[in-house]
Amino acid sequence: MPELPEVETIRRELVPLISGKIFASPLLHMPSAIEYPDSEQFSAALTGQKVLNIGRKGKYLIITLDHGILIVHLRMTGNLLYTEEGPPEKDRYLRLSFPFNDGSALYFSDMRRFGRVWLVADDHELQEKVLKRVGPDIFDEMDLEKFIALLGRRERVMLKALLLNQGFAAGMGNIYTDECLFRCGIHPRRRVSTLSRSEVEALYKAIRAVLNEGIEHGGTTFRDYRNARGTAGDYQSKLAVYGRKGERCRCGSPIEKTTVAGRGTYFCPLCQVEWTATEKET
DNA sequence: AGCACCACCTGTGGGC
DNA sequence: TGCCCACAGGTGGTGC
Repeated sequence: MPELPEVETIRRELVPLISGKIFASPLLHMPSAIEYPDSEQFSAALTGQKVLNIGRKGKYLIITLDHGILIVHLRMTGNLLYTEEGPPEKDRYLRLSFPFNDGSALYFSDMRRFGRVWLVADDHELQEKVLKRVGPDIFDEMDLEKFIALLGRRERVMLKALLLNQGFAAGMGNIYTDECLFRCGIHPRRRVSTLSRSEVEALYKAIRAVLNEGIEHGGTTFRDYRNARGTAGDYQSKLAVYGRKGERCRCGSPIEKTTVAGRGTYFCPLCQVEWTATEKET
C-alpha cells in the first residue's frame, strides 16, 4: 500500500494532532507487529513518553519522543488512524492501540499483518535496527547531482528494479514508479547505462512531479489506504497508466501490463520504447 | 551484481 | 452461481 506520498500525508496530518501528547500504556492485540524490542520492553519504554517530532524517511514514519524514537512501517495494508472517540468499531484487523493520556489515540490496523513498529533509544539505534539498508529519501534528501552520482554506481540494473530498491533511494513503490517512468517516456526494462543525460534529467523531474502530485492529492487509494483521519486518497483518479491495462494512452495506444522485477508493471508501448535504435544495432 | 523465486498474510476479482 | 487460482500498494532471504 503506502508509498512515500501516502506516508507523507499521514505525517503531515499527525503533526498538529499528536505533537506534545503523552503516550499512555499501549494495547498489543498482536504483539508480533512489534519488531523491536520485545513486547514487554516496548510497552514499558513507550508509556509516559512525549511526542516531540514526526518525521519520515522513505516509507518509514519516524516519531521522535523525549526518550526514544517510535517507528512505523505500514507495508501493504497497514493503517495508522487517529481518533478522539475510542477504538474503531468491529475492526478485525486492529493490531496495536496507542492511547494518549488525554483520551485520544493512534490505532494501528493491518489486514495482511506485514506492517511493523519499532521503538529505539536514539539515532544510533534507529540506524542500526531499522534504517541500516535504507538509502536517502528520494524526495527530501535528493537533488539532481546526487541522483546522477548514485545512478553511476548501478549501471547494469533495470530502471524499475532500481527505483523500487529502497537501498538506492527510499520512497518509491510500484504505483509511483510506473507513473514516473510513463511521465518521462522511459521503458521500465531500460538499463541505467542506456540512459542519455537528458533522459536522466527527465526521470528526475518526473519523480519530483509525480510524488508532489501524489502528496497534493492526499495519496492513492486502491483499496486499503486511509489517511490518519480514515479518509481515502484521491490520486488514483489521476494515474496515467497504473491499473489501466487496456485503456487508451493519450497517444491512442492501449496501456499494457507486464511483469518487471517481479512486479505487475503498466506502461504505454508507444510512449515508452524498450530499445533505442543504437542498442538494436549493437 | 543482478535477478528469479519464495515467504510472510488475507481478501478479492476474474476466469472457467 | 460457485469454485479456484492468481494477484495485490512491501520487504527480506535464498540461490543461481
